[in-house]
Amino acid sequence: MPYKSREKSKIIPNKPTEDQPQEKSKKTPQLLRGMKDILPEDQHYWDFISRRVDATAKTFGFGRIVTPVLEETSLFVRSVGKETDIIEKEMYTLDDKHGSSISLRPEGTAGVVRAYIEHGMLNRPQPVKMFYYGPFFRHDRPQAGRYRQFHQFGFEIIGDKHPVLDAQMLMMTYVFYQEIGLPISLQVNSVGHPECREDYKKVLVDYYKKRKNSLCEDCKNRLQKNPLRLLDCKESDCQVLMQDAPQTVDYLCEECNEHFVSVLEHLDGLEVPYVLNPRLVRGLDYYSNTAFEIWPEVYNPVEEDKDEDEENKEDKDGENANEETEKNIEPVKPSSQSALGGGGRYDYLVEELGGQPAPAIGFAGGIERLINEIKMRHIDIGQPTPPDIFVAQLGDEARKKILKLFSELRKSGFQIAESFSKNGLKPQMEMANKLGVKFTIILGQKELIDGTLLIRDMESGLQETVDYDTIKDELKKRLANHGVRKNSRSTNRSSDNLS
RNA sequence: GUGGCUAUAGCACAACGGUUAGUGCAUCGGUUUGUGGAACCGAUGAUGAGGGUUCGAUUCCCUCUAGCCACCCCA
Repeated sequence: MPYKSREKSKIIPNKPTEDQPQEKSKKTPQLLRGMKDILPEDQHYWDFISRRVDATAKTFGFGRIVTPVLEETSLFVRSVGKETDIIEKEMYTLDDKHGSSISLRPEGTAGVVRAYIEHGMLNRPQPVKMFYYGPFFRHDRPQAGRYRQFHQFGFEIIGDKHPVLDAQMLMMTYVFYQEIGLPISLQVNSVGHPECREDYKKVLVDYYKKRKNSLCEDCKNRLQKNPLRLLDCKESDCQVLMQDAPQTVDYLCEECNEHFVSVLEHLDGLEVPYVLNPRLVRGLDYYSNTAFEIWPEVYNPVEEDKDEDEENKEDKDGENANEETEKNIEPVKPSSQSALGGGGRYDYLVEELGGQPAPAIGFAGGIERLINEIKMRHIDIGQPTPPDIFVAQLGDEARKKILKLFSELRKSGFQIAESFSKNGLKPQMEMANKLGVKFTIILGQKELIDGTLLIRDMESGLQETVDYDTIKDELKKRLANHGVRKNSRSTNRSSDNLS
């Protein structure tokens, strides 16, 4: 990163041409469009999500599966659907060295289903419950909450079509967001099995054809290409038409209808709140019957906590008050990308991909979007804990010895920070302070000779000489005390704030 | 893929058609060769790339690239 080319050089054109051989470019390499680095300081969000996914999956008895990022192109064409935008224009597709077409996965279900078939999972107790998280790729134009490499997690239940499984999947999804503390709404619909859907499509197209003139340009296209999408157009004229448009649920066959009713009954029994959304359709071809999405509740930062203690302000609470008001005023843009995730049944996909028929249901959620929401709403995900202690040294001899101490303490399970390459004590203390460690151990000439160490309590600034050999016990004792003190302190503090 | 806005140091911002492109934070060093959360002093570091107009462009124009926003689509 520190490297910077002074030379100004021509940008290599995007399309590699023959007359542009592998001339060395002096241009500093750059992130590919739509890609994003996840830096150390953001890592705790990602850790948090993966912990939550793991925990939720575990309590529902799901096993993790990791499938490759690269698959045969045909896997996605056959599952996601030839006609979809994802396949038509958004896949990263390339020829491997033998000329077969391979693609970066644009979504997760296809790979899981492929694995289900390939490993004969139909011989396991059914249904098989699996979850995943990882990177996915779509060559779309980047935008808020939309990247070309993005991350999703997902849950899949393959091998049974009982409506209780739909309900379980919905509950699991709901619970996942609930336990994070994110207010969401669960939007539910049924699109029926393929025949119902075809019937419905016909009726829908008929309906719109008669009113074609008042449709927007996009919708005229959709009428041809993807009629179900007519239902979520944002144009006001189209929205008016939508009001009276036929609804999927009215065109379900008896079986699909029963299934859907049963799912909803189970949901009611579970007391999982949901919103029946007859206009909800999903973009991928393989969905059938139950379809659902997770929408974040509209975020309204202004409403948060408006205290009316204007008068107090002048007197005592200079800093605290400022901090708080700052937080509330901080401008937060609501995300325009509405869905945090979505899912549904895919009863015909396993068969479509050449396996024995096996009905299934799944969900996939976007991690970047979820993290956005978490940040926007200041949801508590726990703070990354600083290291316990810092070891500081003065002089070359001390440096040698401190390295050994570091290694011993590390083995004993302490979390230690250091800054071995620094010389003065001051920069080391600064570092210790910035990191927020509780204690700093100092080893200089004097201590080297005496066989002692200095322990400095970073909060109080008090320091004490201790015998080198007793350091581990000393630290253990002090860290234990510190924990207790800190806890009692922090409860005091919070009550102070409340009053 | 379509449209709109934008591009100055690691970050946040400033400036001007004209000498050396400023400030804050951060980083590094010093005031103190053994002490952090304070102060002071100093240093490193930038006009996204290419072309054009001009005596002179970071500023004006074009192209490219990237970012943001909306559409499309979706997570």
